[in-house]
Amino acid sequence: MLENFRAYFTSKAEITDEQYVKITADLKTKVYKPQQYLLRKDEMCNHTFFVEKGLLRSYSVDETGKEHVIQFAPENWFISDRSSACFNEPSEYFIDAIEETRVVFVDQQFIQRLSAQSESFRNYNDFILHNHIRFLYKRINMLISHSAEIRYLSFIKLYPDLMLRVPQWMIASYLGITPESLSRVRKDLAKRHANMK
Amino acid sequence: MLENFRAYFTSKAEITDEQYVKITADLKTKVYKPQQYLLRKDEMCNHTFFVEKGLLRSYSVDETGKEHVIQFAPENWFISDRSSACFNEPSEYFIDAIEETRVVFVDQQFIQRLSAQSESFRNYNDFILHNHIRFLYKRINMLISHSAEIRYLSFIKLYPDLMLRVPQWMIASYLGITPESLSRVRKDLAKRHANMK
DNA sequence: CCTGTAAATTGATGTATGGTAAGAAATGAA
DNA sequence: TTCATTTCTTACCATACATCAATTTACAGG
Repeated sequence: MLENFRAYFTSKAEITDEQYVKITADLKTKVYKPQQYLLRKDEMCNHTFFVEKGLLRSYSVDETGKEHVIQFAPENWFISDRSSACFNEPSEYFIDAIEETRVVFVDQQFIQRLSAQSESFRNYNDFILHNHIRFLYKRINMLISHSAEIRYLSFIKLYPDLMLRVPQWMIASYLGITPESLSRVRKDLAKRHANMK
Repeated sequence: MLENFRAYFTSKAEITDEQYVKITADLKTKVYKPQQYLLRKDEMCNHTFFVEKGLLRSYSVDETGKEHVIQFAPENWFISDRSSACFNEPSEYFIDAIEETRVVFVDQQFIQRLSAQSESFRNYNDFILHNHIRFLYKRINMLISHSAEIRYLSFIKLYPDLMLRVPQWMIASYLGITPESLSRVRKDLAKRHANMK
């Protein structure tokens, strides 16, 4: 149980087994069914969710009621609304489960305690955050620089497994286009690919 | 000299003056003229730039040679290509000065040393990174959810001062549209505003 | 198996934004 | 000042993507 989580936090943290048990003693875990909410807009939330197994998403809803997928979180990812978790503001986003998902609730205290104990964990945690930031800039670059088709191709390349686990309309939403447009992009690609032969 | 930097790192870090002097002894500083490069694509870079005074930008260049502004960095902001600085990959972006800018070179070692010395700095640093991530998700949400006009309005609201310091075509680029489109958006807004009276 | 519902596709049409080109306005150097 | 260069604007047309509506396909529950 919680193998991913344990590996995640101990592989780089030089934490002994006893320390691990002690530190994680009061961590909460929960399993969510598909479609079940972890967080809704305007709710408060004071932790980050670590996905031990399964798949979550966060999304916003605009004035016209349309959903926009902000993030997917498969195994070993963190997902959270930082406006709420770090800044005590009511959440701007929804988070729900796409698949049945086992989640670990991680709060900032937990990170701080581990950081105090282990220099290598500190550095690892820093590394993770910088990596996250880097990743987000790449996505922003895609959104401001490239067409729907290129964004789609880059998505497949980066997340081949998500293609199989996520309905197409959610991927469209993540890419910032409508499901109809994604369907047409795929049709065009298929046609061109066929002509290649 | 370096007032912003000092305030930034000591206000929340409970660092004494002696400690500050010691820790920052080997930090490098440099002043860049407008249009001068701090980093070019494919170069390596092993630090983050802290803007003490002035204004920087990072941008990518696509296959057709068009620039896309990834980030603006006015006073008290960090700017970097993390792919290069944290992951030893050649840079994907360019960074240059918009105004004459005084920069402090901060490397990961510096952060690690301060983190080791001060718990409150650790937490502050963490806070900064989470805030950065939160900010990037907001921008992504804007890009996938809202029209050019709404993105522009939200930009003015968030960065009223940048409006005055940055040429319009760079703002267009940051918003993911062409300068011509931004010009039209502004015209429409002005016309509608006039009709209101 | 049938049946109802959500997802995906497709076509017709609309709209926002892009591209090009020209001129006006601003900026900067001589 | 004048000239040169960049930025901004405007007009006209092109295109990518959105919207709406109608099927088709996939799929879960009885």
